[in-house]
Amino acid sequence: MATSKAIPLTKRPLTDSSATDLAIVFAALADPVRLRLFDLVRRAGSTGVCSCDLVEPLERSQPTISHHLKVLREAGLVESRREGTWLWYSVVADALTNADSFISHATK
Amino acid sequence: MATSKAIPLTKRPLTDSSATDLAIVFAALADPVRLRLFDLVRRAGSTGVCSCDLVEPLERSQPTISHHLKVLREAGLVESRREGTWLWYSVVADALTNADSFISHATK
DNA sequence: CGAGCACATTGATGACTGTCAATGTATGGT
DNA sequence: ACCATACATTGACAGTCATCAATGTGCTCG
Repeated sequence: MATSKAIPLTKRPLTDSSATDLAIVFAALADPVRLRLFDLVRRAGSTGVCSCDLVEPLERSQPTISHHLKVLREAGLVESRREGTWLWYSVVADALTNADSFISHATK
Repeated sequence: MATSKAIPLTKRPLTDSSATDLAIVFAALADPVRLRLFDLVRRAGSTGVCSCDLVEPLERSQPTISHHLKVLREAGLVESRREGTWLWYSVVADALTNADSFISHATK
């Protein structure tokens, strides 16, 4: 079980360290292709989606899609599971918890 | 009154155009300095905060802070109001609405 | 007008990013 | 063993970014 990285936004201003963690998540979402990628993966639910089915709808080369999936994976937003030759991607459950609390705090 | 740019996330996958709009907001949040900047401005409420008070706590030069505030402004996240020699920054009310609905959709 | 303060702009630099063609790796079927 | 398929990695290139020193602009008050 990983140590909690929950970011307390209530009392104190954002620390540099918390801001750096958050920025990694937002940076992962700061590209149109990755946003659509994440959206497609999310829509696939717990079953996930084969990455071979993500190349065509996004009109990018296979290495480019592979690169973006790696960024999303390293930001902790998606995870992959092997199924023979294929890789199935699905969203990580609590990936956006910190981002959500930061943003909804601003939305009130 | 500006045209609604609300992004429908319920039925269809993200369009390229919606994703591009969203990515601009997330890109503005994809830097630790800007996150802390936005956080400080948000904490100042409707009164806002003088940008002269944002340089020291973030330990960056004045041009750098000015640059980041410009990025936040152009992304529609904050706005500024003159008060003599000073500029007072405050958050734009519905700035994060689309980002919020995208993220909380993922968080469910 | 002239000095001083708040903030913006410019220019430069090193680092990072999105993209693809080419190539590499792993898995499965024949 | 061989080949085809799915995916990753490498290398290259053009573009963008964060940062600061130097300079410019606009405001206020004597």
